[in-house]
Amino acid sequence: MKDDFNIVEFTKEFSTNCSKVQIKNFEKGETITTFLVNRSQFCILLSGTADLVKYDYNGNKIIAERFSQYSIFGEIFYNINTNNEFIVEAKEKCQVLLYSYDDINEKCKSNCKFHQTLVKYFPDIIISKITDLTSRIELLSRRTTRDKLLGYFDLLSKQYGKSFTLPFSVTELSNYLSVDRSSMSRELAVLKSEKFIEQDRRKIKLLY
Amino acid sequence: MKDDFNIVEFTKEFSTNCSKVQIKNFEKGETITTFLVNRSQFCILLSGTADLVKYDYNGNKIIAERFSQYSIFGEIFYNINTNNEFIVEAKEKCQVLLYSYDDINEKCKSNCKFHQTLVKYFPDIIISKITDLTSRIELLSRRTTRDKLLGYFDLLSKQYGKSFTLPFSVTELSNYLSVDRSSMSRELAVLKSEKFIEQDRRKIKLLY
DNA sequence: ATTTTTCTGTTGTTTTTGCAACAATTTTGT
DNA sequence: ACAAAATTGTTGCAAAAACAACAGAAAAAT
Repeated sequence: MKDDFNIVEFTKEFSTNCSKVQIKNFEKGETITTFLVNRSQFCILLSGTADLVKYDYNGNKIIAERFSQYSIFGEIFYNINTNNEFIVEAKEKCQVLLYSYDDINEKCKSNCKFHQTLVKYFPDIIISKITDLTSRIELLSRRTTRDKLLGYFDLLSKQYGKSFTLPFSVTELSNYLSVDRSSMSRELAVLKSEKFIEQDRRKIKLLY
Repeated sequence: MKDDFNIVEFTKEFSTNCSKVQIKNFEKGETITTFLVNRSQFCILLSGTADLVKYDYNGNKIIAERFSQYSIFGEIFYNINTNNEFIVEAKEKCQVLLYSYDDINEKCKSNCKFHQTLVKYFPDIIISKITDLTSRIELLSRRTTRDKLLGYFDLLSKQYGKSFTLPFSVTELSNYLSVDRSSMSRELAVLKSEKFIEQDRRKIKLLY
């Protein structure tokens, strides 16, 4: 997201009384929304963390995306079909802005502040989402568990340096990387034995 | 992309004389652009087909994205780092609009038609790109080659029905699904022997 | 038209991953 | 504070995928 993106200005416009916009709170574990039918709704996560999850035929949980502050999500971004139910789960207390639209381009009649602000920041927000998605594709396209792990650690180290705490539990990380938990745990053990990393649960230290 | 998106109107505005916009032609096999440094350029494929490719540490080719008419691409959508060079390759004769910007939001001084049109259609174009990317994530998150193949065939069958020709060669498809070619070929043989599909090179028929 | 190159399908072998089960530890809930 | 539930690390075994090599077919180049 560009530096000149003004989060404060953006969020203070949410105190709109536009009828198509509502702000809701969710507790940890609650379902924020599902992508199953097209409800013409798109959402902005104002605070908290949430995962977009689905389950495959074998019952494996897949974390398709992880949302943090100012992430956007909604059915509009997914090709929905009956075989694929996606669920957005709150991982912690979340505040969510829900925007129901008839036409994403259409301003509401009152031309309220929210819509003006949305239009203004839409490009930045959405480009940020795309870079997230393309990074995720790059990660998932790696063939081995080892490469996925190291690729993910690389992303985190750009932000936090050589030592960091995973934003996922080990189990969740395996769902995010789409690999078996015990296999991933085994690969982590190999990386440790080869002195590539130090790891204790969520604490990671890169030794290269 | 929404029905009311008017491709004709959009493209006829390209005959702009805006200095920041140029249209170039590429022959099959040529490199359209690379993502290595941030050149503040974004591109629209006006005709043809192109792939965004990279090579992993083991020399495996990965097709990260496939672009067709009106796909957009550029460094702005990627977290570029020195380990990851992406190349956009023309798969056939391509016409490409290249737009160099200082600020994606800033209209050029002359407020030319191109920028007006871009601003107008930006939301639709970009939402379309996001649904492509999320579909791709769903595909790559599948754990087995079989599930990836069937998932990809599903996407194609929505568009073309039970019989279709792959937009990829078999080799390219394996790069797109990030699996070994011979393993994929073996899995295709299994699917054939189980009467799930008929296949001869690019020709696929789903029997379910 | 002929040669060269690329693509395709196949198969044996090795490596990696998934699956299942278990004990130990940590977290959560009451 | 205690009990229950979830997470973690580990391992043996089975299944799947990667790797490698090869021959025949198709496509591209000359």
